[in-house]
Amino acid sequence: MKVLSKSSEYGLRALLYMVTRSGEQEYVSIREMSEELEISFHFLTKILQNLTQANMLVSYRGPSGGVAFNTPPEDILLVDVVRILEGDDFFDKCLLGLPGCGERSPCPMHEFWKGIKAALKQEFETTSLAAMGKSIQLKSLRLVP
Amino acid sequence: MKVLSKSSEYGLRALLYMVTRSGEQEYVSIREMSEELEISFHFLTKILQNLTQANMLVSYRGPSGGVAFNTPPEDILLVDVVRILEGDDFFDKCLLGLPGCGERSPCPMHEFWKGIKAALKQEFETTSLAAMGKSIQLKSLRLVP
DNA sequence: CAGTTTTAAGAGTATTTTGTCTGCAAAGTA
DNA sequence: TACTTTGCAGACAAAATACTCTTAAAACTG
Ligand code: SF4
Ligand code: SF4
Repeated sequence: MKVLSKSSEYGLRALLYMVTRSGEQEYVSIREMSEELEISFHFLTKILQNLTQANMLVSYRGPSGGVAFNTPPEDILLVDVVRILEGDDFFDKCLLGLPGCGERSPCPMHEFWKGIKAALKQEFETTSLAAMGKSIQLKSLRLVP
Repeated sequence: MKVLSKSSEYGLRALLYMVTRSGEQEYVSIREMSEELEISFHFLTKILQNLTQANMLVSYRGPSGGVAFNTPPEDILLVDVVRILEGDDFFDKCLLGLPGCGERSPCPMHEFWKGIKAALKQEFETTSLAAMGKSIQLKSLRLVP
């Protein structure tokens, strides 16, 4: 049951890492994140480049460079992240993989699957990175293997 | 958001097809299914072989051969199918892909994700192939693109 | 300016998933 | 028995995903 691609998993973990350490609004080094989170540096770089090109992050080169949030993490919802990294149709997928699905001639799973998708979407649309970051700090939840 | 692999999608569609046409307990030809459901014949063959080796189906060769249910579809739950085709740890996967997850040191998503997983598991554990097949016949739901 | 640090960009590789092909074995038909 | 129909098995190939490497460009340091 793979819901998120590795890109999304890594991207989310990196963003949450940024939230927890952004007392200052400094740029966070990609190298540092890749080491702390045990993610391949080059792969993480590419993922964060996607987020930068989508204007979720801004980047800065040279010593003490890195990436930073373009908008405050209070305003970034999980759905925004997965929409960028997984595509706009992330929540439109079907359990049985039938194309052109819909209410008119739904497959047997439809009623149940609709509910699950709605719950997932609802959660992603109402949870901000900042809220998750706060949860991390409060309960000392983990982000690293 | 890919929950099921193609193998599971195809396997489930084939099994549901078998349910809907098993007024008689005849063997259903794999070739026929692959054509009706528009699934690659060889690929579907391999998937059904997995189900046969797991004793969910029995097969018979030669003219008018094919596959049939080993136990009545009333007794086959969706969870049985995905456990065979996706592995036993299907419902143990984690949203952020962190290994060794658990209640003791959960990641930020844990509380929410636990609920979604439970709902999905619950549904898969209580829905039989026969029940879904009945739903297909009653509401003339579709199984084919 | 020369040299270092860091992200950007894109080509290249590895692994997994998905799908194809070929030959064989079992069962039926004549 | 010879021949056809079907599933079985495993090698093979294509596509998608995941990851790596190299070169460049921007920013800083002295
Ligand atoms: S009817 Fe529902 S479950 Fe079936 S393919 Fe469409 S969206 Fe998916
Ligand atoms: S704590 Fe929960 S969400 Fe996090 S890795 Fe473990 S099971 Fe997954």
